[in-house]
Amino acid sequence: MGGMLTSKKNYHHGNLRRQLIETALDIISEHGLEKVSMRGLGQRIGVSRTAPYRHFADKSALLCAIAEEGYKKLTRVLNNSNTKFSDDSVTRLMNVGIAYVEFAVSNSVHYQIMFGNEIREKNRTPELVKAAGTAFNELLCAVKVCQNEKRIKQLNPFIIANTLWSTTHGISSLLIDGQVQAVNAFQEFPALLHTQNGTGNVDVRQIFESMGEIIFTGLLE
Amino acid sequence: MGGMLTSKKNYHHGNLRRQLIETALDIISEHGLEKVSMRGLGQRIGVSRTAPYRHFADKSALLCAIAEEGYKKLTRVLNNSNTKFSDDSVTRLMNVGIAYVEFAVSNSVHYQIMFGNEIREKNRTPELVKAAGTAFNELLCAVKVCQNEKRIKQLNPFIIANTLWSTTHGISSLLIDGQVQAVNAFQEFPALLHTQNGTGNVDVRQIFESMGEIIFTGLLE
DNA sequence: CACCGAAATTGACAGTGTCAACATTAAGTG
DNA sequence: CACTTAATGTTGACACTGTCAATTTCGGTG
Repeated sequence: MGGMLTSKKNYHHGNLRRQLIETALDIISEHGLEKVSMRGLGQRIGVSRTAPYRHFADKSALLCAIAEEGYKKLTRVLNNSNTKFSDDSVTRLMNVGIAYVEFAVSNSVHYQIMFGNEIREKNRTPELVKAAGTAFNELLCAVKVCQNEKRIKQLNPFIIANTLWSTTHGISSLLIDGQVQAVNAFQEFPALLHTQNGTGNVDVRQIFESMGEIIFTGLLE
Repeated sequence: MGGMLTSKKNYHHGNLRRQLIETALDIISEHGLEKVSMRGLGQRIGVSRTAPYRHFADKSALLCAIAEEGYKKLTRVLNNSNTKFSDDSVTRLMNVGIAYVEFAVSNSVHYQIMFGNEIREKNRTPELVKAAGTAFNELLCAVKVCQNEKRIKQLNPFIIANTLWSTTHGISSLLIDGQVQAVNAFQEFPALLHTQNGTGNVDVRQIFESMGEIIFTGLLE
């Protein structure tokens, strides 16, 4: 009793950086990203308005840290689904895509920061750039393995990976729509999602299978 | 001489709404979206700080108006390339995709607002929602015509259209990267773009053709 | 114990969105 | 033409925000 954990009025917070990130995430999921402010964070945590600046150079750096965290988790998720569950390289590639979408949906707050345009290109921290590259590399590797086994076309693997990323990003935006305001500004799709199967729930499987069919076997009849 | 056009100190500006939109676009391409402010706009135009509020309920409404303008132009562009240049429905569908990307690249300032997440779902004006729906419908029609002619698979046309939209959006983000900070936060691709063909220029055609091949004939060998 | 550097604080400045109250004017009505 | 009215522009105010500079506090090291 009376140790660090229960002492209430330490001048030094001891864990502020961590709590800043988590409080920011809370505020985003409660009131939206636009309500996050450095001063507000300090106030809510019970620390002075400029204390956050001891841990993040500016607001952009805070968001970078959150995005970085997201990419690291995404890397783990993708790697996990790429190395387990199947010996077939094409199946693994599909699993990577599914894992990506699952990550986006169940980490929509992180996702919104990772792919929103609050963090400008120039402001990206080196750590963030590296973390994003590592995540992308996971997808790229899955593609290259398929190519080495001659299972998919021998096109530029970067372009293939980016095409796959674009569609998985698209479906992700679709599914999170309403939480994160989606990249997809068109309205027909969400409406479809909510009416198609008559239950009020999204028929995710149909979307998955249809998009997968297009990507793997082509749109042409 | 001395008419309306040369009078300098009219109390009524006469065309403020229009000039607000255009000045905002200027500021975005000069200094970035985050530098746009209601007060700053008034100041730069030479009008009081709150004058803009006579024309837009809030900042979000201004951005909605810009996005709406973008969708209307996009609709014209897509419709134009869907009704001309070919009698073959699949060719026309491809042309729509190409036109989309061309629009995105040559209207990157509008594009950034149309698909950025500054405008939150809840704040969308009805006019914007309608304009976005009309644009999407252009793509949807092109898909349905192909399906009626049994040229492409009979999957849910909404899902097909969205898959196509996702890839075109992906390639667009890629190409504008550096101007608009891209949805694609991964770094490998831009690097590739600048080195691949050895000239320092982007080999857009290779990307186009490869992505088209994947979409139309599938990824599988 | 004195000292140092990290962490936290207070004060300040310029900028923002937005509201309410007021001023000016173009436009339409008698 | 005079007179109302709605639209448009202005000024003042409030509560915020990011960010800096100068200052204080405190945990650990010599």
